[in-house]
Amino acid sequence: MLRIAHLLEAQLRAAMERALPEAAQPLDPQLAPASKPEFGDFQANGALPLAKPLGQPPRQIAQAIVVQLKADPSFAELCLDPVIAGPGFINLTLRPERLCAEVAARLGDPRLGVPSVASEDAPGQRTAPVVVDFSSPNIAKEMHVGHLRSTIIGDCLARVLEFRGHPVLRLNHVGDWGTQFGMLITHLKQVAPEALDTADAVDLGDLVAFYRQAKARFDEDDAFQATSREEVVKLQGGDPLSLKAWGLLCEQSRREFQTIYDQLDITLSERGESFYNPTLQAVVDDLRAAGLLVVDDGAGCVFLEGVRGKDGQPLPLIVQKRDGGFNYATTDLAAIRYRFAAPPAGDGAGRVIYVTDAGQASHFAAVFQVARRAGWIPDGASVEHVPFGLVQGDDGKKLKTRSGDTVRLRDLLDEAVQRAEADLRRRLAEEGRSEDDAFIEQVATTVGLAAVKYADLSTNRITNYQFSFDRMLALTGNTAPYLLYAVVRIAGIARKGGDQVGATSGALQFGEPQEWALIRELLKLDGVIAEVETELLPNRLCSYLFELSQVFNRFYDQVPVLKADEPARSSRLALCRLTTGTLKLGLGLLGIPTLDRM
RNA sequence: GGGGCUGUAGCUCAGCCGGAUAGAGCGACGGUUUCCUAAACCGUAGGUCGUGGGUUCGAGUCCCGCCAGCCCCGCCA
Repeated sequence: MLRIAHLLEAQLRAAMERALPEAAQPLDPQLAPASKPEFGDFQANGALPLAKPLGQPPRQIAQAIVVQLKADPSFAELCLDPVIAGPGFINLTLRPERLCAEVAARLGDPRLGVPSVASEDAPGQRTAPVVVDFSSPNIAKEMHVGHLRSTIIGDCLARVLEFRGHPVLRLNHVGDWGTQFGMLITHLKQVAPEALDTADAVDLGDLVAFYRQAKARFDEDDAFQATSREEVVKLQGGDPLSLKAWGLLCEQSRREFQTIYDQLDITLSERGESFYNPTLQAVVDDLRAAGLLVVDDGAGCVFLEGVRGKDGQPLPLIVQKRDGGFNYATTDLAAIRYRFAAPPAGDGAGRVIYVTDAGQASHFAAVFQVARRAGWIPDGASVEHVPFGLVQGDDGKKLKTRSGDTVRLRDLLDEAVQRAEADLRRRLAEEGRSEDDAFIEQVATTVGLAAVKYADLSTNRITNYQFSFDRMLALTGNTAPYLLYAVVRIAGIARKGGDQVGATSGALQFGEPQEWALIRELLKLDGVIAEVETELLPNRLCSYLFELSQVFNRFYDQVPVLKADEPARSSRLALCRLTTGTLKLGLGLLGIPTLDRM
């Protein structure tokens, strides 16, 4: 429907120019989707703001525009007669045959009418890659609920961008470098030296415990702190023993992370902080050469523009610590520099997206500002922080286990699947159905993981997100099970209707309002995807899929498909096919696979 | 102290470039099954959009003040 909207907008603008030659340019028709179904498909609000400058009543202006519109034969081909409503809105309704033609076109299009950038503006020309930086757990720690949102949201955004045809670099900026390793290695040397030269000498759970101990010592023991800092310097300087220990720890964590990514069907390229180590000094040197670096109290700083502290002094971004070491700001700057730099010395990215919690907003704002002033962000390129809120429990506080620990991601996912299985078994017993264990496991896994992903993606990411197994696994409402069930219903029709569902029928013919409602919903897909691509808000896609499921369920409930006579039967089957295609595509972009039965 | 985010129905949340009478879902209440999976559908009730100003033909949306909650603010990420 985007293509039609663009056509209409051009027609409207031309009509306005003809109707109102005395009006100031440029004229904006203010074309928008109709706010209610009874208003048609689109509304143009452009007459309203012209009332005052032109000194005419807005309805009169609208009338003049409508006269010109109706004189345009290409408009008349597209729409029924426009209707002026309210204070001066122009309501537009597409001709049914145009809607049918759109449906027919999509039935034969594997992309369902969503264009790919590869075929859009510059055919043949390679578009610059988009970097999506997400997940980013820390080595020697387990993935916990804090990584959930970044991982799920980042994967979804990457999928949408990939589907739109962008080359996407899914980068896992793991915490595999820096002070924490100094602490951990120093501590292990004293309490479990075998962990530093033997693979898997201690398991990850122990490593996590050691990490906690190391952190505690670091915070209160000055001598330990000093040794740890020396250890970091040795590591960053390439000391073989330190490097070996570091490699073992990383490998062990990596395998642990991978089981979670496999479970969630998430692809990531690991490129941790350590990758940028060789370029950190150059980053600082470049900043110095650019005249941005100021040594203050022994630390290398870049003072920020527009950010002031208590006493009105500019706040610094510290890029080199007093002891000569580098910190996360240095690494983040090195990453930006590399990602935008031309290949082979960089990624040549045109857009870089950071999916991290909202608490890091000021950090990224500072880093982006410094990178910009250093000239590392090319003209036309964009760097965006995609923030998200905290995961909270039912009590509205940060999600914790009953004993007050952070929730491990694997435990959380397992519990979702277990609850889905228990619910399924209960339902099967109630309905007297019997299914084998393989089916039950398959359904429970799909439903459980889908519920976790969908619950996260379906709320606006900026606000905090209240985690609730009961709500996300509910069979009704805006949940994954509700959407999956719509797909299952269509699969049921396909089973009963044989290969009819797959066949493209002849002329499509529709008459029922439920059919038209479904068609209008189906045709919104391309616009929704375009919106997610620019706004980076997966919940827009979720809302769309939920509304589509609702409209479909109404259709399913009120309009017979298999029992209908031709040509209604074939036309309705075609709608079912397009609906299931749209739902599967949309859910797929959320990282959610579908089922034929549940 | 400075900065950021949030505040919309009992609960969880949408609300796009400022547009028509502010929307869903859950929960509550009432209905629907000879029929493609009722994990569904239909209906009713429920609102001072935190608050006070301002801009505008028009404000949940933009600007300013205030209140509340959360988060960040020199060598952790």
